[in-house]
Amino acid sequence: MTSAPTRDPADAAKRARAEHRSTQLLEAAARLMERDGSHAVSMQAVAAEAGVSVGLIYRYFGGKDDLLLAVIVGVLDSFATQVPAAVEAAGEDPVHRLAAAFRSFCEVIDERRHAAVLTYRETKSLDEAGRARIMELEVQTSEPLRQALRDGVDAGLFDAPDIDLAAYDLLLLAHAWALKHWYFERSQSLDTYVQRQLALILKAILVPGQRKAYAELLAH
Amino acid sequence: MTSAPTRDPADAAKRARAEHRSTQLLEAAARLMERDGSHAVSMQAVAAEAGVSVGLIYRYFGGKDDLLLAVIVGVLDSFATQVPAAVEAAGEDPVHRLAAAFRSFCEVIDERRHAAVLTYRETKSLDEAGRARIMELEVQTSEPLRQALRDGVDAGLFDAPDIDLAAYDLLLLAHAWALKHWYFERSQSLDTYVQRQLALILKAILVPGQRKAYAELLAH
Amino acid sequence: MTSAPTRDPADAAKRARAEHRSTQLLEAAARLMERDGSHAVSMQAVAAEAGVSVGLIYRYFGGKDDLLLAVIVGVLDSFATQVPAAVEAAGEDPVHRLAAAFRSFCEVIDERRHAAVLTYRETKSLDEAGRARIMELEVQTSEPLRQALRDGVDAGLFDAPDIDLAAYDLLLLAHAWALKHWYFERSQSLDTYVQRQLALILKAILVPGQRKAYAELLAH
Amino acid sequence: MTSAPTRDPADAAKRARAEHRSTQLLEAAARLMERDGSHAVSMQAVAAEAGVSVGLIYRYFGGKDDLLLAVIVGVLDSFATQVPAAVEAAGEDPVHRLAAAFRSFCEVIDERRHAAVLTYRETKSLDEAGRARIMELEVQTSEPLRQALRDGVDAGLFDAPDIDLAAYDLLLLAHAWALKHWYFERSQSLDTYVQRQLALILKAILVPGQRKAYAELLAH
DNA sequence: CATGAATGAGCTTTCATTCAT
DNA sequence: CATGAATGAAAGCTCATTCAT
Repeated sequence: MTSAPTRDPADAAKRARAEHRSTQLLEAAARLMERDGSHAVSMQAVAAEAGVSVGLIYRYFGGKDDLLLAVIVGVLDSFATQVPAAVEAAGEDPVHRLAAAFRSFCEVIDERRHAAVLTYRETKSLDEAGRARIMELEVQTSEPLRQALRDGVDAGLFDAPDIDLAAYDLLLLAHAWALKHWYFERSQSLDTYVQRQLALILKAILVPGQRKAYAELLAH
Repeated sequence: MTSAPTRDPADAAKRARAEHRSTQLLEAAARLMERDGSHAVSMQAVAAEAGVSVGLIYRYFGGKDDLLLAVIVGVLDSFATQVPAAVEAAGEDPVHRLAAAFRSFCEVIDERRHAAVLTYRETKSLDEAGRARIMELEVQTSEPLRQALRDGVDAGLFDAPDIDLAAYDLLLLAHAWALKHWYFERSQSLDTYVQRQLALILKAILVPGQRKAYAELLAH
Repeated sequence: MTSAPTRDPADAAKRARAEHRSTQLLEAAARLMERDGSHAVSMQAVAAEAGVSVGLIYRYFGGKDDLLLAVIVGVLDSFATQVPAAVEAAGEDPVHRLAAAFRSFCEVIDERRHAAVLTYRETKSLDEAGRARIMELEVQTSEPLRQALRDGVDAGLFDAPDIDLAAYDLLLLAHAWALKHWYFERSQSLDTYVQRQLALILKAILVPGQRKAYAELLAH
Repeated sequence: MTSAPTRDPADAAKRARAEHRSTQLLEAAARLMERDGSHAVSMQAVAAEAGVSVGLIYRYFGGKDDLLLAVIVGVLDSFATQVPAAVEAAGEDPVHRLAAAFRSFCEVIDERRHAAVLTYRETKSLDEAGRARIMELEVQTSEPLRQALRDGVDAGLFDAPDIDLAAYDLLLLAHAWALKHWYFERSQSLDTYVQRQLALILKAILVPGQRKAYAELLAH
């Protein structure tokens, strides 16, 4: 904003340091907020966790709200980055791509279960603009699922009258692994969870003639 | 201590007034907490909303935590009361009972959309005992769905390898109408939502031979 | 004040009941205040302890300050009543009367150790008038000691240049059994305490020629 | 963590400022608590008296209890520092050392009469650990008296069968100048008080053969 | 007489934010 | 850039006192 993005090496170094600081603060904040909830985390506590002074946080973030927003955005961003890669690795087949997307989603969420819950718990504390940002990001996040569904329908593999609904259902079921982990962990591992949810949804949307071809995904 | 509690009319009147006060406070608290989140609601604000003094709240509830727990329990209780009635009215057929249970769930949630979100947002603020209570209530809440699924499997109508999973999925999709209302309201009404989600799940669990018999539920 | 002290039996009964109530409240208050300190005791707690309603306390006492004053006065009164009786039973000899007075004081205090400490702890909470009342009562309380000392001096048994000082010292040493009980209880029983303190003071005030006559009181 | 704490001049300056703040707060709190009793003093009042904000008190003290404990400990510490110095200045003779110790005690107490009463009034408000700390300090405080008595006994000057008792009696009589000041101030100055109490106790414990040698201390 | 629901001022404590260094 | 001492508004909660019943 203030200076042109020059090739000044000092400038680059400065930016790198700033980036590093920002990450450091964000990680500290995320760690605490996931564990205790944003309201129970003080700026003093974030500073202590990050090993810096309180004042420094205000050089990088506008305030507590801003920090919370950045934490949530960071979480969603990391989700949005990891899933597409897994989809690409799954080949061309839409069914396998859908399966890969869902599995990847669940795995990413499993890795940061508390972070996933954070988005549900804390979004209310944001202002209207922040909430809008989060919603938009969430929709983006579900895009790989939606795309795979669209491809499957186009290829005559899926009979899904409402693609958006099905995509969001899958997103929700992935979130549910975090949201209702206390319930599901009683009876199943992540792997079983993914397999069974996939089987359920595929039975619902695979055109009958394709069931045999994807039998291994429908098995339970 | 002094007399049989059920016979003394003055005692009964007192209990009735206390009950009324309790409800009044609970409703005021629920109203504010649903709107702003429990952390953003002060006891002063609850008192003002209920038209009483702060001190009075502490005659009826142990403190803010206790009040929040009571609000959430109240919400879940009202869910647990309304759904079974709808199921009974749906007749004997497990498929129709399942459909009625899900529809009723969604309707109840639609009526108190913000209250439904409370569970997701605020449970973290409770102590361990409170959280356990909420979880137990939520599982109870899903019992009508689970029962209908069990009956359907026993009657040879459903092919659902994991009944608990399917029941919880339905519970989640009902909750989703509140959780993701900002998304779904773009494209559909409650009625369409219920119909489409039901169609999706039924396609997944109905044994192939029964599809024709329940065509109207699978239509979209 | 308002009605002449008639012989109306209904009036007498009323007074008796009032007296009883007052004692009941005072005892409840004393019990709690001695244990927890007057600031930590609420009127609600006193009411509960006495088994009556809060409102009733205000029929018998002007408020919390008044109640506290009454409690302390009650304690001092009970001290002031019990000691003189013990002195009378000790015969005519001033030395034995002094010994009896001190011993009695210590015994009375031992019975209500916490009550004795109360006067030191809580007098500050009283208003000026209350404090003056307490001080006056305390001086009255020490009168038996002072009188015995005077008699002893008149009889040529004591060489005590400042009778008031000696009397107050004895009073203080009796109080000390309560005030510093945590210290004295390590090394001695009440009986030893009384004996040793008496021996100490008597050695200080007995005229040398009388030492042999009271050897048993000076022994240790 | 970052550097040797004793070498960094900035660190030293910081510590000095912190020390100053701490003293400032302690003095303000002591002033108010001595006057009104700790319960009647609010943290707001302490802050106002010290000319700082409420929040700052909590940087230096854990809370109100901690502050009260610090105030009392401060008082006892100042007693424990001043008395031994006076004893040293009194020479080698145990009788004179005892007299100096008692006199010094009374003088120190006279200077901070209200502070001395604090221990009796407010110790109840402390937790178990705090009370234990105070008791230990009080016993330490009386050590100079006890030592002089021991020395006197060893030198054949005193006939004191229970040294601990005599030492604590002297401590109590010093405290009494504060506790019962309203009584003693009627008839005597601090100097007379000290002289008379000393004469009394010395008559009680000096072996008869030494009375002439210390006649000036026994005079009245 | 007796009750106890109701009040609300006032308490202790926390913490987002600022700013002199 | 970075610090952290200082602020003070606002929170949850208590309890002496009142008064309609």
